[in-house]
Amino acid sequence: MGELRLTAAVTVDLVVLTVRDGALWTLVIRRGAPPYKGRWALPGGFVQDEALLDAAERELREETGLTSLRVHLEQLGTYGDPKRDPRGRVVTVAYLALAPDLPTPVAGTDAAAARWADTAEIVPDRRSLAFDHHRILNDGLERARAKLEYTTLATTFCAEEFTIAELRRVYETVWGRPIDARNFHRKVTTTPGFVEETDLTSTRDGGRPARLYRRGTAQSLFPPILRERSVR
Amino acid sequence: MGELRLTAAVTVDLVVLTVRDGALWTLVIRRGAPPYKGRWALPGGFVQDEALLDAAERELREETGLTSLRVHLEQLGTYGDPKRDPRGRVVTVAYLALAPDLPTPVAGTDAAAARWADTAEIVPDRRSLAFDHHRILNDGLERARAKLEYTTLATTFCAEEFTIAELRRVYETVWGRPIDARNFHRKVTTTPGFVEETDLTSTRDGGRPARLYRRGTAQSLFPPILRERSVR
DNA sequence: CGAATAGTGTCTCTTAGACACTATGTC
DNA sequence: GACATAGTGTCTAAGAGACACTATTCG
Repeated sequence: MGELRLTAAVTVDLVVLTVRDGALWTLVIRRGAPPYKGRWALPGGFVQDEALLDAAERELREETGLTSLRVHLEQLGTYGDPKRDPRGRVVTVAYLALAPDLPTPVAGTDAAAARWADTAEIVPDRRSLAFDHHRILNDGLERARAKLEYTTLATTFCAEEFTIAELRRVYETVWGRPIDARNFHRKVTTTPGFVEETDLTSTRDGGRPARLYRRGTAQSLFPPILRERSVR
Repeated sequence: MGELRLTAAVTVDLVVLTVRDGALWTLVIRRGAPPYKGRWALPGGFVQDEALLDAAERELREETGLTSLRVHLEQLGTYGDPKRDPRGRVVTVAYLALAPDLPTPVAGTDAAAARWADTAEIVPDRRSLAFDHHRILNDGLERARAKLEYTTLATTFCAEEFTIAELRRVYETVWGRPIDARNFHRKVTTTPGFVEETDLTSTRDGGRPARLYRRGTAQSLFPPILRERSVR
């Protein structure tokens, strides 16, 4: 059996998104060591003797205290330009996490500070994040926007029980455009398995109390909810 | 600047698909060295001091002689289970390549033999390929099937000039189900930028000569062409 | 009562799917 | 002529988008 030359370090990086107060937030940590010391970066770390997804879950837990139960976690892509890390060959496997509004915003376990950054504020500046994390973040955002179209993942941004208006605000926040409340209501409630009516519960958002729903069992959405009527 | 511990080897593996004679073919090579010596595997190799996509293009060129001009190449996913390679920690970045019917089926440069395998034959047997390549192949197939729905990538499987019927056969082969020729013709020709009418050319497939088309400039397809009317 | 949000009903337009029919080549 | 494949036209039903209207709470 041939010799195996270990030529790279492998990390996982996380794009953790949440929706709160009509804004889309990204989890970032302040780097406590070089390179890019003092700069904000996506949370992540070196992969140990474990599967890649396990490494991502471990980092997520360490960084946010989140169990993977209420969070969606999927592989986003792998970034391995030879010069992306000045220390040497570091290949990073990026994961996308969609999380509900968190009770504890962030539980920083490392010495490094962690915070939720308003995504709309850090995206315009390409230098806002260390390494190639700005590119990873953009890919994660595009993935998240696309996934809302044809999956039921928007519900992962919501609390256990939510109103249709809250779910609509998730779409409006991630896509950055208003959605007709009436058509959205019809679409969501008539798509089998998207949401499940909760027994006679309701809350207030100002006017007439809204019925509360839970996420349904459906995974994919057909026909999809489209961001825009596409070029024609 | 901290020490960097290199703990893994990084490879690229390729799922190279082509359509010919109403079948979907996958490029496989016979392994000439352990582990899995003598078994068929996806083409691939170790990443050198280069970008991941460059490594994939290099392997594709070495294995098929294909320049990337007529081939679609995209990252598929990364596989890094600690036990996926008995030699040690090998993380592989898989790429999906869609190629037109090739003049030279395969130009094996390594000592190892290479061939096109009928995908329908190797998929049922989980042991047909080395390592976790069966899983990678399945993920590649699912990606390819999905991409035909909402992109114009089907044209990558065709020659420079093709008839609408040839394009339709690509869909039928990849999806494994018949498509109404009339509706397909209307859909393809009325979607702006999908195909471009070639000046007065035609060929024979038996009956009335068909107009030849070239691929258009559109990348995405809206509304999509759906595999099935989905559960409802 | 008015203000505010929740939820329903209706109309139109696009488009997929089904399928009859016409067009143009070969043998 | 028969036969085969290319390409067009027509009908129907599903569903998105636009938006008027009704329902239910609070102050």
